[in-house]
Amino acid sequence: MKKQSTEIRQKQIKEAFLDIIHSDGLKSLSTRNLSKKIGLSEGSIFRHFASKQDIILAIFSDVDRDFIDSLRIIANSSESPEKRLSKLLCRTVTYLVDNKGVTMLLFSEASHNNDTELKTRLLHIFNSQKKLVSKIIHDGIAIGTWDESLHVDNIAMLYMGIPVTVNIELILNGGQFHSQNFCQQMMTLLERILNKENA
Amino acid sequence: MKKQSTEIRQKQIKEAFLDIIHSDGLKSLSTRNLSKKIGLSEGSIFRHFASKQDIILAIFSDVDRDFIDSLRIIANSSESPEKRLSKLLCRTVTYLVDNKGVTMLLFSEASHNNDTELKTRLLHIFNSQKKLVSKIIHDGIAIGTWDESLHVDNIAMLYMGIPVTVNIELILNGGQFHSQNFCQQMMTLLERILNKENA
DNA sequence: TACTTTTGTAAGCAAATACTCACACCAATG
DNA sequence: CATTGGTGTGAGTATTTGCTTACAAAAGTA
Repeated sequence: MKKQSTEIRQKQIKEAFLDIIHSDGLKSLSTRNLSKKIGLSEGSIFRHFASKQDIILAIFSDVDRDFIDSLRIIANSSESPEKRLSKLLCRTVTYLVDNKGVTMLLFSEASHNNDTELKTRLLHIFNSQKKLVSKIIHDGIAIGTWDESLHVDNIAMLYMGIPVTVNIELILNGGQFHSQNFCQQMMTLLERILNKENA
Repeated sequence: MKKQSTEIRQKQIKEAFLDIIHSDGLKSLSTRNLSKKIGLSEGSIFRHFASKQDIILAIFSDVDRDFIDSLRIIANSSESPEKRLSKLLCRTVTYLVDNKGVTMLLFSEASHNNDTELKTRLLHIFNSQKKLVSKIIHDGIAIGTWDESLHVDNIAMLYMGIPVTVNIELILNGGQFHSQNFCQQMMTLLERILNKENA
């Protein structure tokens, strides 16, 4: 096998890692299989990552950078709160479908190994989303479109159930998810909660 | 070790199984540890269960019988739809807290092993709940308390996010969940969606 | 009592796992 | 050119895993 820089190899390893999760499930996720998939020796993998857990942590960082950052941009844009919340939800659903259950499977890995570091990282990703939702709702209340008597935390919690449920459906239905207009429909329900006139 | 009937041993094994999940996490869930916990030899465990997976399946059956059946009784009672939906939700949250993340951890096990049988059983438990929720909502629409223009499936989906999110909080926060009035508060939000006057 | 059945055990198996190591190669640098 | 340092490899390690098996002993039954 031709030599490559650590940077390139790390990228390949992370990609193969997610590929295996998607196609064969977590149980096939051994360093043996990983090396086979890439066509690299097992020893080489440990040249570019100190441990298997390090690979997972690197993927978490990617999720943080790619996904959470894109949500942050939406949440902080100058559009109306309704628009922002809707976009946030749709972006989340799209991401989950495009990255077929990866977050949930990593979640599964985290609870399987009862790993504190992994759990902390997951909690961070989870809470980051919740905070962005809360922010948008607060904005909507501040400008008077949404009901000020609402408990924002509760709605954020209810909101978080949506992506999580999408994840579960994805896993249990083997990656299938029929989501035409799904996020719009959920948004309609959320607005029934948020809108002022609905006492 | 004194001899005991298979019935008693199976019960002990299932209990120890859940104990280990709760106290040490899934990674410690080996037949070796299981036998140590009970004080029985490892060979004995395989005398009472054909395989490790059989233990998990037996626990699923227990959940089905104890938990889902109790939900079914609530859903089919003669109380008002509001009351039934509220009780259903509260019962679910209570069960999840009392059985600290067990369903989710079994879920983790199912997706970890990519096991079709386990996934099917989980899907069944998941869908059973969804159906009961749908039934109650349909009843509420039929008697005129709730808005007939609602897409029942969507609300059932939104509802399912609540217990699932509770599970996640339980796992990520190490079994802590501050749920005073939690289910009532969620119920308040759901009613804002369901009630007729909220166009 | 004599038998059969059920339950218990210790030892051990084959397979898989994450990870290491001694060594080979290659490219860049002095 | 010689040196150095990063990259690749195959064989090997120790450990863990789910599960089996040969046999002992207790419990049930005649």
